[in-house]
Amino acid sequence: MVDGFARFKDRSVVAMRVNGEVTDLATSITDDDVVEPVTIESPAGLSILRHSAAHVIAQAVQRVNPEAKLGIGPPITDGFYYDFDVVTPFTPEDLAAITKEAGRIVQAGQRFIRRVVTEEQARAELVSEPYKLELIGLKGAAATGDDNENVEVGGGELTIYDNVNPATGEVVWKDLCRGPHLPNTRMIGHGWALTRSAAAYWRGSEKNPQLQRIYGTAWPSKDQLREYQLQQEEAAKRDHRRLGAELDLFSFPEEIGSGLPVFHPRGGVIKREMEDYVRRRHIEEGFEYVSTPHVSKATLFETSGHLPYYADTMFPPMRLENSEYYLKAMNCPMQNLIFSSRGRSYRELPLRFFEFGTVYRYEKSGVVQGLTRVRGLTQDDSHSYVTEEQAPGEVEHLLNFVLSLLRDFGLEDFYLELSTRGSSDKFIGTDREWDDATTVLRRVAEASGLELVPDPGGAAFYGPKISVQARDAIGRTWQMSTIQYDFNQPARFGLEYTAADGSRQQPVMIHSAKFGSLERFFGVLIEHYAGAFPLWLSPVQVVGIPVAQEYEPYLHDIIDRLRRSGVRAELDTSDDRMQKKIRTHTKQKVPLLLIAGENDRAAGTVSFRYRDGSQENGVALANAARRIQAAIAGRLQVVSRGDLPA
RNA sequence: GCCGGCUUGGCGCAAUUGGUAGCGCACCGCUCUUGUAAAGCGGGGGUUGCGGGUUCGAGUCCCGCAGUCGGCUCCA
Repeated sequence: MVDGFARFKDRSVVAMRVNGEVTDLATSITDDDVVEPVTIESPAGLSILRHSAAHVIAQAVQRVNPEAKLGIGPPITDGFYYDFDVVTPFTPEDLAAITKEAGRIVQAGQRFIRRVVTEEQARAELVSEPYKLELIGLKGAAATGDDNENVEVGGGELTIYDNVNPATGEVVWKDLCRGPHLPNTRMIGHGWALTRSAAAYWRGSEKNPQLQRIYGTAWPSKDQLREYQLQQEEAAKRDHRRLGAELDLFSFPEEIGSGLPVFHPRGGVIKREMEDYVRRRHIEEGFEYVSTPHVSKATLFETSGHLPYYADTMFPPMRLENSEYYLKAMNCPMQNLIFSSRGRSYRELPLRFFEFGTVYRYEKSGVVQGLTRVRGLTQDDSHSYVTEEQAPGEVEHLLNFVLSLLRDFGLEDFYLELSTRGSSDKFIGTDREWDDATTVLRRVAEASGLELVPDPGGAAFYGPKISVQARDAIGRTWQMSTIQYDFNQPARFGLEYTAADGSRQQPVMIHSAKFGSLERFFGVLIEHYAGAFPLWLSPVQVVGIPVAQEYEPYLHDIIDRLRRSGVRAELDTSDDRMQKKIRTHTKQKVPLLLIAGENDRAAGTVSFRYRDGSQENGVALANAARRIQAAIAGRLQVVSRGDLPA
């Protein structure tokens, strides 16, 4: 009998897979076992590292505050957390003290020792840990806990991990835990840090008490930690809320209300370019542009079925003239009324309506965030009315359209999510309808060749959906477009068309939002481009900078010519010096600076300065204008010399 | 909605144990300004988010509200 320490001499091996199961290196193995190493750099190894770091933090917390009761402490993406029941929430000073204490524990090189216990033993040892006792109780009951809880009590048996002082053999701390763990705490090294603290509901339910959660990050090396921290800083620099203020794009006036943005002229330019382009593409794809009001009588949303489910996320109703009116939280009921405004023939199908519909949703005060979670938003919302036979083709058409549109805005990397019916009773319709609709969506999603992630229970109440998730320039994913298959609303609204045989048939309705919300997509684009938009979206595309005042008239001519051809071009006639003007407009991320002095005037040329500081001197005027216009029309990103085709 | 942090001129920040608000950028004015990221001088601008309280005295302490940030819950 040997163990993993004997089998693997490589110190980057922190655990092993025995017959497929990840275990501690201390586990005994036989020649019959299939044993593979788990290195600290592997996904499983990183999880073990992070989970072990969580244990160290918990131990440190209880050293600093022996009254703290333990919740759970699982690994998460890039790090870990641990929940504690403490009388007063953690302060920054507390976190500093905990960090210091945890550093000592890491340095001490405590060993993690696994020990199988009976339920009685576990209850006796953890008598002062009420949350752990609750988890032990749950283990007896049906396994309903989520994955994070399984970190504590998953698997076939109850185990406790002892942290042992390697010098004395004394058990200094212990925790109910499934494991596995690093061989010792020293392997956590210098690649960890606490990142923040926040409250979290016990077992994720707002009916339960709130615990105080400490988040941390942990990496195999100090360099990887630093790299992670730099990446976080980069993300912070791209934050659309910050860039929105710096670039004068939008604001959230307190006087209007939380989550209700106003777009300034520069943000307005971008929003209008987005809308114009998206409207044009929809029309090219066979959609008809429609428009619907912002409020309606309550009965409309009773008909659609929304009200019973979503009344608490709609703004409260206004009562007037014996009717209740709601601000709309969705557009589909109104578009249905356009469909049913007259008799429809099968010859008209697929019938596709599209609008920029502004909807209002009463998001809870704690969730409103920048442009990504607002209370008033504009959906690029479309509804296709089709026969059942046409539905697969229409879904495919919509998916291809959505993807091509996102690509036009510079997003290239996608995966799909298929949200299906869950077990709750909020989902209306028969099993067969759900199965049929889900099958249609799944087939199209699979045929796309994109990665497909299941999302059980994530569907809207009226039908399943495909959502498109896009990765941005720094690898974060955002939910963008949705395509929803709806067999319920056509029935509720009594929609029908006359078929070829003269019979009345019910159409299938397919909801689709390409950007989800224009506001959110705007926010995503800001972060994706870090505020340096492609030429066609840039609020100011060209700024003319004279080397000295004398050259203003010369530059004015070309700027004026560009302007007349539709280019957003300005001439900087302020009394700043040239260098200052370059700085000002570079910080505003203007893609093209046109500079001219005596040399250029004498030669009838201008000089380009690009966003990255590179230059291109002596460009003939006619050439400059032609190239700029072509780059705008081609929706090119222009950052450096060479990005603007000759 | 819940927990915690934060809120000082347009923006970013400062103000010793509570002693009566400053700085940089931006803005305005004047002078200057010929080649690729900040010319010089001067000026205006804040009842310190709002309401209440403690105090001789509150930007600093207490309470409530709003906004915002980080999470949790939620997200048609």
